[in-house]
Parts: sequence; C-alpha cells; structure tokens
Amino acid sequence: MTSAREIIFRTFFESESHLSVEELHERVQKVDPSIAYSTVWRTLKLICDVGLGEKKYFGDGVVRYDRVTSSPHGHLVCRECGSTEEFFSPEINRLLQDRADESGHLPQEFRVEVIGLCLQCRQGKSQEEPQTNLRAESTAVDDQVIDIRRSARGGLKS
Amino acid sequence: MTSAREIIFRTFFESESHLSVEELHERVQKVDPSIAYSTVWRTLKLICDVGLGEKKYFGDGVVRYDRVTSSPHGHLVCRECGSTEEFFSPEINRLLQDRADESGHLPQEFRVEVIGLCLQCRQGKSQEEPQTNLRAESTAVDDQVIDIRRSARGGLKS
DNA sequence: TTCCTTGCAAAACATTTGCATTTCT
DNA sequence: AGAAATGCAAATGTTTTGCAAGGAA
Repeated sequence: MTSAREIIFRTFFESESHLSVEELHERVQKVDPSIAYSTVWRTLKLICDVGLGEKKYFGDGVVRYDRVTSSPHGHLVCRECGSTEEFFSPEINRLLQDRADESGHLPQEFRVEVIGLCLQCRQGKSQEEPQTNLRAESTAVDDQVIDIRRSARGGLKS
Repeated sequence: MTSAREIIFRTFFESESHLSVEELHERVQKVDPSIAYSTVWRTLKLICDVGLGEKKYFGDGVVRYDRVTSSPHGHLVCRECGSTEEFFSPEINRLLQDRADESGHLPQEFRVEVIGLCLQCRQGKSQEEPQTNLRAESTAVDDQVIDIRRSARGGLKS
C-alpha cells in the first residue's frame, strides 16, 4: 500500500459515485498533483477487481465507476446536465432476479438506468423535446395498458 | 435512397438486435464488399436519429444498436459468451416510470440489463465464479428480505 | 535486495469527421 | 447540374499497456 493508493482509495470512497477516471484524477491531484492518470486508472481497476467498485456506462462515451454499495440501485440520468440520482427498488430487483431464474441465468450485476431529463432541465426546454418518438413507439403497448398515466405516458424504450 | 443504404437497412432490420457497427459492417459486406465501415456507421446513426433504432451499452466497450421494437424490454447478457436474451416486463417499466415521476424526471429511454452467466456458461465453469462478492455485498439487505431465494440469492449489484 | 507500484509516453481501440469523388434525382 | 451519399484516410477521445525508475517490505 503506497501513499498514492491511499489517496486514490480515500478520494474514491469519499466522493459521490459515478466518477470517470478523469474526474477522480482531478480530485486526486488536488491532494497530490504528482499522481498520474494511469495510476488512478489502475487503482480503479484494482478496486473493481476486488469487488469494491464497478464500471458504469451511462452512454456518454465515458466509463464511470460506482462504489459497490450494500444494496443494488438504479439511476435517473439527465441527458442535458449529466446529473444522476440514485434510487433503490427491491421490487425491480426481485423482478429481475425472477426473470433471470427463469432462463437459468446467473446474475452478477444489474444495470437499471432511466435516461431522460431531470426536473430542472425539463423546465428549461419545455416543448421541443423529442418526446414524440417515445409516444409513437408505445402505441403497440397501449392495448394492454390499464393505467394510462403510468404505463403509456412518455412511452418507454429499451 | 441508395443501394448501400438499402442493403444496410435491410441487413439491420433482418438481423437479431444488439449488433455493433463492426458486426453489421461484416454482414453488409457479405452482400456488397464495397460498402465502407463509415457508411454503415452513418446509416446506423441515421436510423437512430429517425427513431427506428437506438444505442445500447452492455459494458464491453462497444456500442451496439437495437432496432426499436414496439415495446420496451430488458436484456440478459452473458459475460462469458456474449449472448443476449431479451425480455419484456411491463411491471418493471411501470415501476421505473413511477420512480421517474417521483423526481419529476422525464424518461426518454430505459436501460435494464442483467449481466452475468447464461445457463450454458454456468454449467461450463461451475464453482469458481466470483459469486462470493455478490453474496457478501447483499448482506446488508438481508434484514429486509422476506423471500431469501428471490431477493438475496446471488446478491444484486447496481 | 526483491517485488510491487508509479509516471510517462505510446499503443490500442472504437467512434467521428473532412473531403474529394461517386451516385442519385 | 445540384444535392446528397459514399469511401478513404485521418482526427478524436478514451481506455490500456510497456517499460524504466522509484518506493515498500
């Protein structure tokens, strides 16, 4: 265990989650500017290898790292400002586990992400959003939907 | 509409989903070897722009493209062999929509992925799998778990 | 001393883009 | 002809790795 590692570990675990290598590197450098990007990257890899962290791909072309928390959770990600909010849903986890069981699949990791616009960004740009696609795609589902508000509103992808 | 586009469109929509640009390019080249990778890439982008396809990130560093189906779905992805199985769950969609509503988030896309080992690959390499991590991490959740088999088994990440 | 960790620089890779040329309409 | 699409090659932007130097045990 070297000082570089200690600083990286500490910074990683004391930060909110979803940091990219670059973001973590920036923070680490505020403590010790001599620590290289590659060291941060390798330490992050180490953290994941031992199971204390895991990679996340929110789809913006950058790999992010989450600390592994005591319980699985999903994310609400904002396309506009990049903010993320975590949420915990035992129901979803159970449903996913059930579905995996059904296929004999052994789940090692769940990824549950809702990508869209956060409240703040919604208000900024109200109508012009490409919500049209979503509505159009959900048409086929409408028939089997009972609670329109919940299942059809916004239409769901993926 | 050019012949290249027609071939790419046709190949894309006639294939199973989750193809990477490279995979689609390979298939397209079997029909017309003169079609370039960049054309495939640009056409895929076009398909997504008009709402007939969407990007998927399974976390292996490659962007994949799904055709947009009539209803949102999730994936069971195998780390080992890369196979993917789609599944449809209105319950999960509803739960996600509800959760987004709660935060005033406007969902534009859902990503629900279960990464792990498929039945075939499980059987191949039975005990040595890093299932330990998962179990360990789920400890904190155990208290609130009623149905051990469902919620705790395997432990859930993310 | 011996092994592991760092920094630096460069290699790998996948994704995008610029531009001259070709193909549609 | 004029606009749009294509191929090729190169630019981007990240993630990874090789290797010599530095630090821990």
